[in-house]
Amino acid sequence: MSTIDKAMTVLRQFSLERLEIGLNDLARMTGEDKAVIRRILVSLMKSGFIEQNSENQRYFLGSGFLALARLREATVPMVRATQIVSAWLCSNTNETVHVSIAGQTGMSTVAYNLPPRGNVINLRPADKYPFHSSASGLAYLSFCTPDTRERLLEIPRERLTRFTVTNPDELRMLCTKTRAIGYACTRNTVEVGVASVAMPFFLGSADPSGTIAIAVPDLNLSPEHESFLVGSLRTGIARLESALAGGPQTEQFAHVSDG
Amino acid sequence: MSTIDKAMTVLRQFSLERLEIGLNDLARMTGEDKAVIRRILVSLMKSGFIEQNSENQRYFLGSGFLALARLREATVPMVRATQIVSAWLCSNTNETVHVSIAGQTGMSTVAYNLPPRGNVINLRPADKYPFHSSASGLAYLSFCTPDTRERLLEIPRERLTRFTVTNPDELRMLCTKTRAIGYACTRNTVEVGVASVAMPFFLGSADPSGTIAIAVPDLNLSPEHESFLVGSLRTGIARLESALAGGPQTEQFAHVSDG
DNA sequence: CACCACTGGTGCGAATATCGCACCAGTGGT
DNA sequence: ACCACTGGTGCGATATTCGCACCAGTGGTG
Repeated sequence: MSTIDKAMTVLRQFSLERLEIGLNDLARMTGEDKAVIRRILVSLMKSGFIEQNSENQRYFLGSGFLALARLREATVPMVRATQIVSAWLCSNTNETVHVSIAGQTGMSTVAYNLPPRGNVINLRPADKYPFHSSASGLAYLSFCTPDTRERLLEIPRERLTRFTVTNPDELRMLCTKTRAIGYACTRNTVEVGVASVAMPFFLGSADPSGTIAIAVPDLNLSPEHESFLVGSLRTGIARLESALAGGPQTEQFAHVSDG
Repeated sequence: MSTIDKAMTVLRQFSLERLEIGLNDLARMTGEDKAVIRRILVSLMKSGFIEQNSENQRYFLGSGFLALARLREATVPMVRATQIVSAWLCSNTNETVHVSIAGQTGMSTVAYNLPPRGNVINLRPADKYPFHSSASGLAYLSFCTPDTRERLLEIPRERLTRFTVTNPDELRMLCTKTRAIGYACTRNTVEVGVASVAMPFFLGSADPSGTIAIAVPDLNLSPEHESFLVGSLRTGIARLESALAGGPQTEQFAHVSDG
């Protein structure tokens, strides 16, 4: 494992639950020596990717990511494009829409919209949604290459509700079924009472670029509503792909339809 | 120089002008060996911070920054806070407002607003504004610690217009003058016809967290308008500091008023 | 056609930066 | 005073990084 990999592993420790982390904790969480982590942190601080709370000495993510995120957005305007599609899908379906892309440990939000009514599914935009339990994650897991899928199945899986599937073989079968029907559908697997449908979008790579999910209160997801949502999703995916690449991309990838 | 520093130097090569860079170019730009850069790029690709264009093999910034930028924003909601203040300042002054933070090589945009009229000063939000020529940069350079200032004066300085000051001694004098009047004012130093006033804001550190600048067409900047803008800036700074830290921060730093 | 000047990418011995222990200083609780 | 923590550091041993030399492919030029 290279030192850069270690540095990236350090960055990956930060989450909504742990926005600032102490040196010893960071060493424990990564399994590295304190001195190693310390040297990495010093380097990352020099570049503005890590900052240190002067009161409690703990470390947190720095402002360096803001400028690079802007530059990334100037390279591939994914946030902008997905926001437009997300807003359209939300107003069209009157449900919560969530566009996310795959990270190392789960799906992370790019854009989202909540419909203007009372009983909505909320989401935390800086959170990570796991591959095995969320509809976004399952859509990604189902339509990525077999190599990627096996790699992602190595990640430890938490059982979030009594409906969450964690067994790897069961998950592989679930992926096969998902590919067969062309979209992912989960009920109560992240949180009881929440159902979601999701589909992947592609952009010049064998693995999906990301996914669009629509989340609804479980009781509202009748078969008719489900097929309506899936139809809207298909249109949204097509719009997004043509906005990002100048045309639909999904068809060209053979592995999405194999067993 | 550690390998992480080298990796960060690689990331720093990307800019609005160079969104994609080839391996050899990257090696030349950083002064490192091709093989070194290649190994760094492979590591960064594994973590999603760099992606490779499959058509021309060139490298560009990856989507990994989006999630970390969101997490950073969850830690310190600077974009959100500055956007609010920026919008307020813009509607109050009816001029272009630009909030930026210091990076390694210049000031980078956090938030900005253009007033709703024809003759406005535009700006490129993913661009970097140099320390010596922009009002934002000069404000930062003037109100940071002497150590930081000397470090920033090491950066090569481009002469953007015939009014741009590049001589280090002249710049030090300009900083002294700027501290004396309490705000930075530049005319035609980035682009002929553009004048700006800027002030720093602080947030728990000896160096400023960032700056707020107001840019106006040079001809419009009468002494009266300038003092009006500076007054608005002061209010904006106070609002921003109390939003971010729960109270004004500027006063506690002694070095901002020394010679 | 060979030749040239590029490009991205790689294997391997030599060099050196990284590792990881042991240690320090400070803090809060018992 | 002791303990169990915290963040931080110096230094010899070691494993990783370096950087050359090289490969394959491409596009332009006589």
